[in-house]
Amino acid sequence: MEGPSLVIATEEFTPFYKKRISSSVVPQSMKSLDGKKLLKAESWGKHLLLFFSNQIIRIHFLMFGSYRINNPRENRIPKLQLNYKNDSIFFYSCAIRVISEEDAEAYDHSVDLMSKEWSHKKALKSLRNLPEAYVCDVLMDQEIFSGLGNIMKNEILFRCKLHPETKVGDLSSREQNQLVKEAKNYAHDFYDWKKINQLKRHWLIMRKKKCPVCGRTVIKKATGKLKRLSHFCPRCQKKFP
DNA sequence: CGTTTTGTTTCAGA
DNA sequence: GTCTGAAACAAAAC
Repeated sequence: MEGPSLVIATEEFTPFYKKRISSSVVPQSMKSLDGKKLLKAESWGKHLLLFFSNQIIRIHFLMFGSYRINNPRENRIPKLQLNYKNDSIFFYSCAIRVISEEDAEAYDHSVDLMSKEWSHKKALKSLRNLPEAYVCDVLMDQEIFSGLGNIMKNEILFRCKLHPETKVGDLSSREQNQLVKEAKNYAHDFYDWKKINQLKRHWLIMRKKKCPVCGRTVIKKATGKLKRLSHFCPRCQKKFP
């Protein structure tokens, strides 16, 4: 689950703020939530923070995690379940960790693509310090572009007409600038499309057979140090230099 | 129906 | 110290 989806999650939880949790199922690392309340939900990149009246937890959905409201998955045991008077929230296959208030306050929201504190300048500065890194790797760096995942990576590189294995140092300052700009733009487009359930239909290169611009066969290759799969057009996203 | 994949942490070994 | 690869986790979509 990528950053924008977590922002949507926090929005879906706001109706439950300050309501009494009648019963709960929690992992062993957590205190019981019976009779407690969710005070607020926040996100930082791919981290979902839930502030309860007796503890703060961090949820990471990894690749396969999910949550449901009033619609449990059949034959699946939730890691976390919150039962309200008339509603229930379920969390599946996610990593849950209890964190301290200091931990929660230590998040730097200026690197979170979805935050209003997002700093274009700071990201640009980080890029300039990594001239030897591949663009496909820096985009996935959660300390620079927190919330950015593999789908966003591929779509952003296509928009910027960049080959995934281009080195950051080989980009002009205009190209570096555009990369940072599109990272933020795409995150917000992702959010808008996901909200109306039209994310996939807006993919231009991700899991496509042909390039929508020139019709060439899309290349699928595990790229960079991270070896995550990249989808790219060999003509429109030519290797540089 | 077998493979792939919206991801990260941990640990052994180089 | 620092890097790399593999394992572990886990399940829907293709």
